[in-house]
Amino acid sequence: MARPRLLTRERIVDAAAALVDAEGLDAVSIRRLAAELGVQGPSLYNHFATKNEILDAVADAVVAQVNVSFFGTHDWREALRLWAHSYRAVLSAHPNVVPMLAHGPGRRPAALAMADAVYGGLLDAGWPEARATHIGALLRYLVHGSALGSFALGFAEDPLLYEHYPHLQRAHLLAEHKHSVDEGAFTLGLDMFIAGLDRLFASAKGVSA
Amino acid sequence: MARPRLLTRERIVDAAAALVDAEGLDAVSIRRLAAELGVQGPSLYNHFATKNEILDAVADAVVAQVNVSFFGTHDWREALRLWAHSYRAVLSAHPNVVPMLAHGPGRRPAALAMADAVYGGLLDAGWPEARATHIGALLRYLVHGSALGSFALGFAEDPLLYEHYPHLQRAHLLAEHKHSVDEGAFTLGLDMFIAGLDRLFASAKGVSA
DNA sequence: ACCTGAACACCGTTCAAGT
DNA sequence: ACCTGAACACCGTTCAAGT
Repeated sequence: MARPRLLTRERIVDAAAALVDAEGLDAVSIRRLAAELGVQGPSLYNHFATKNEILDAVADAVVAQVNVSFFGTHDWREALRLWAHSYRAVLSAHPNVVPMLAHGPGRRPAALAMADAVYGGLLDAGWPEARATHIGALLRYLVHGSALGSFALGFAEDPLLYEHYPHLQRAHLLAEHKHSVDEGAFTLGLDMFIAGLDRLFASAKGVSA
Repeated sequence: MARPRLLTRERIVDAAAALVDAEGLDAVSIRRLAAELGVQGPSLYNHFATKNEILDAVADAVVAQVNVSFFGTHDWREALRLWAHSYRAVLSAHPNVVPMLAHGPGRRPAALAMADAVYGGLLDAGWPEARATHIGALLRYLVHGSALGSFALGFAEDPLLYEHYPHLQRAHLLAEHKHSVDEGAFTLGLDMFIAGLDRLFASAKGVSA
């Protein structure tokens, strides 16, 4: 008589994701996660080999939410812009997950599928392999950098902390403008980047024509 | 009769930095660090209140190596470029430290001094406050994003892993070109950003003149 | 003032035992 | 096949005790 199955990989990943979002990466311990699932710690090892595999699955579930469908249907400039905004929106909704993405796609399927779609879209648009690699890397830097830590929130609220820094007298006010600062910096960078690529693309075509 | 003083904050920070560089953040435990210093774990609490304070001091010692002297002596375009390259070079030499910088300068003096120098330099050059904030944030994204994880090393060496991704067939070769990929993407981005800022600056001057 | 040993409440992971 | 309890070798941190 088989007892009811208590755990699945999906239930574990969902609970871990909720814990990471709510309390951060450090809040995830095997025992804590197991308790959240109404189970004992070692039970999780029937479904994942290590704690790290669980966190990897959480990271991949987040990346799977990024929309990469723009490549193929849109001009490469517009596709890059829409993808970058989608990517950043997803990561900004789950900032605690970003540090886990830092070391690349590794073996995570959603991350590999995203890299494939972006790189393929750039090649199809006519970019050479080396440049397409640079563009993908650069946009990853921009998205990860901006999602990893809010620039605005990186300054403490205590004005006294800044009394010896002549130009930072108003830094403690940054937190109030968090959204416009972080969003503004990202959009400024993305716009300038795509404009720069557009010129690079045009000049390469011009030379080769 | 006072015994010889075994520990100083400096000795602790130096040993912690060496451990972070050699084996990563996870290798730093109080007991391990104490053993490296020939002392028992709890002794460290005579010099730092928490392990996190030790790691904060390590992070600030790294940031202190960044050269911010270009602002004031150079044109803002050149100062930004030289500073960004210095910043990236320092972080690339200590990649394991980068995740600790993600949440901003906080209360770390070297990080605050750097923010002050960059922001002040941009204001002196004539940039409005909001734009100067965006530029500082954007360059932090780029430097942190590129130093945080090598894009090239983010792909595994096993070609079999990529067999189902049509455009990633050669991804396993990326590691061989690590330096040129990561450096190339960073330089591409920095050049395009500064060119874009230059045009933005010129057009703002043109309108106001 | 600074270092130590013992102790607290935790970790990730293994494994024999149960069903 | 999957879950459990006990155990292993660790954690960060506290604190009374030593010098």
